[in-house]
Amino acid sequence: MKTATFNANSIRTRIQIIIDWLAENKPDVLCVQETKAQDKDFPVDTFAQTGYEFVFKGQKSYNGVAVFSREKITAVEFGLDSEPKDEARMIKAKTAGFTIINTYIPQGREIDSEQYQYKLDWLKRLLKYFKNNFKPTDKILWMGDFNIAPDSKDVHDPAALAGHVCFNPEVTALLQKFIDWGFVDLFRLHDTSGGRFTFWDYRQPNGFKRNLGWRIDHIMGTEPMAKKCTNCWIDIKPRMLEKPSDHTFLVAEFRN
DNA sequence: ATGGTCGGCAACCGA
Repeated sequence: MKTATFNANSIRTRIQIIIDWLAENKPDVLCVQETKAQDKDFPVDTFAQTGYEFVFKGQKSYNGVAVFSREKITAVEFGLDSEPKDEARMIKAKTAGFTIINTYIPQGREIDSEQYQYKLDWLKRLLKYFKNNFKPTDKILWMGDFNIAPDSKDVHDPAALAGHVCFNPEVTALLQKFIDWGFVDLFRLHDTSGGRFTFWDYRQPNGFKRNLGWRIDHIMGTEPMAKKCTNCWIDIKPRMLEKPSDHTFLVAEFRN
């Protein structure tokens, strides 16, 4: 069983990347964030040809999430179970024998902004959601764009980036609370070296070539999923140079 | 050097 996550930054612009990647890698489940398409504009017909089941929730211009699965997708809920729900930032569903939570966590803009406070609140509400609705012994995969680099190993210049909305003691401590509850960082489980990134800001000139990256996309599994996880890796290859997109695919594989 | 690049969507906002 193979799962993956990808921040598309417009699913309509990256549609060929996603179609090709599904065909080449045949994951059982793919979670996508930042689809940036209203539901009426989601490319339903094109994706129907892949044979995958899929569910999605978008809004105008920003955010938007989608889940693709080779198996039936059931028990679908959009957004948090508290207000504001933020439907276009989260999908909960059951498929392939486990619960999937796909999140696009708010980026936060600047430390002294309302948007950063919203990010912190959102994370606290999500933690409460897990505690209220699940047990650490449940089979859960929580994946997506977290907009949090967990450790100094996970940013290209920890000294310069310390205090960034995606890398500071406050957000990393919040992420740790999810780990304390029962989630395992499946990439870190299989690769303890640093300098492995999932995102390169394309506002930085030649950011990918200079490897000015961040590890902010994650696949978190509860213990039953972590035990079965045989590998977790970032799929970079030459794809990033041929078909630019600022995030790459993060993949995890599981024994049955 | 306070810019630089994308994407949505039609003037700027968000990353």
